[in-house]
Amino acid sequence: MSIEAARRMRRSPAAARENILQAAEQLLVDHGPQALKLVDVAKGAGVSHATVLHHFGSIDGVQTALAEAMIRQLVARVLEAERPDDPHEQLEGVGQVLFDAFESAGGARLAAWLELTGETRRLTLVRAAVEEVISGPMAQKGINPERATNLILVAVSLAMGVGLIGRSLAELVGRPPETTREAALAFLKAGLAAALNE
Amino acid sequence: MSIEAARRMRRSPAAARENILQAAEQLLVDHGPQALKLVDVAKGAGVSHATVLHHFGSIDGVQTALAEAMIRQLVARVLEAERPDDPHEQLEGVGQVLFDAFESAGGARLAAWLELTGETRRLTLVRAAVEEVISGPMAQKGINPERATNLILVAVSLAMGVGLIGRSLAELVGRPPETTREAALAFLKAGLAAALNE
DNA sequence: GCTTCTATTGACATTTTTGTAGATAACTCT
DNA sequence: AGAGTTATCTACAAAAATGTCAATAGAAGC
Repeated sequence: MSIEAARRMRRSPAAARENILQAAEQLLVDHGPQALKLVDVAKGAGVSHATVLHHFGSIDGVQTALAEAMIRQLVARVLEAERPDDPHEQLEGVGQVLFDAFESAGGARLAAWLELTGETRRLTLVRAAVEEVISGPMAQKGINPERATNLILVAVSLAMGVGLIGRSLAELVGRPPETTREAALAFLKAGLAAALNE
Repeated sequence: MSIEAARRMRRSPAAARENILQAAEQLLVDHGPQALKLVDVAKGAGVSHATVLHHFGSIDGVQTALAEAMIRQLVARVLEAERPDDPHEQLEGVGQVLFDAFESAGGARLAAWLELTGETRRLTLVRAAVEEVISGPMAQKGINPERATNLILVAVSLAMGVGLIGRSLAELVGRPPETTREAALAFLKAGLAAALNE
């Protein structure tokens, strides 16, 4: 019998955690928070569930770490893309970036999960990001902080909603899934332009 | 010892189901889908968990019934309020109603839950509602179906986002919780007006 | 009052999920 | 090569969650 037991792999602690978190994220995005079971995460990561516990202590530890990692990703993705200086391009860009962030990689699902679980405390990262945008790009254009904040609140909420239910909503009414996103993007762009030209 | 065992209460099947579903909804709204445990639902309803099973067959049965009931509520609430004939009032109203529906009674949480669980199939009710609005109030104002659909998609998505994370988002950046809702309402109103006057 | 029906329950049984412990093996350093 | 460190595993144990069943007790009809 040449059934050769796959040689056991030993990763660095960081790599092991990373691998496990990726599996967990996959599960969260694909099947929702309910699917975040110890054994399933382990199976997805290709390790035993004891290994998961070794690295995260408990299933809660996994969830906490996952939330933190995803938030970090999300914020980083948004901030990174806050580059262009041409106002028009930027206007276009801010929507794109926001929508991308919340749609791809399950950003909206992350947020929904956090909200549903009531774990909205450790979002200091998000707060910092918002303040960075307000005092950075938007201040440059002479928008007062209050109005800037409002615009951001609306834009983020919209991105959230679109990212979470946009696709299925469109399909529900018999349109291609990207319809919502495109419509929202146009709507947001128009609204922002109007608000800025006042 | 005058500890008198509380007299066992016997409800009609309908009342019993209703009572249990209310407890379940409370749990869902307060602590998220993860908290929808058989025993907790039973405790909230003041009955034994065997009773819950008797009425719903399984925990899945509870979840399914709850989802259906909440969707029914949500759709009814939105459609009911689609009354006023004055365009302006209606414009104001559609936003109000939508936002209310998604914010109060955990409408947004319901939607998020459904989406996260991938149970977006049994939303035929929603589809019907959308079509009713498109062919009713919006057609009266001479908006073509395609554009009407787009507007609805955006409005619903926004309401969803605001209902789900609006409050905590505002608090996160140090504003009163209603800030997001108000800003979004204004934004939506302006956007709709612009779209209609084109 | 008596019977019938069934909502309700406590006690038990099963399955699922999480956590523990000791042994093993992969990698690093000397 | 040899030793030490620890990531990983298997096997077991505990806890949590779901589900079953037979007995009880409200309510309605006779």
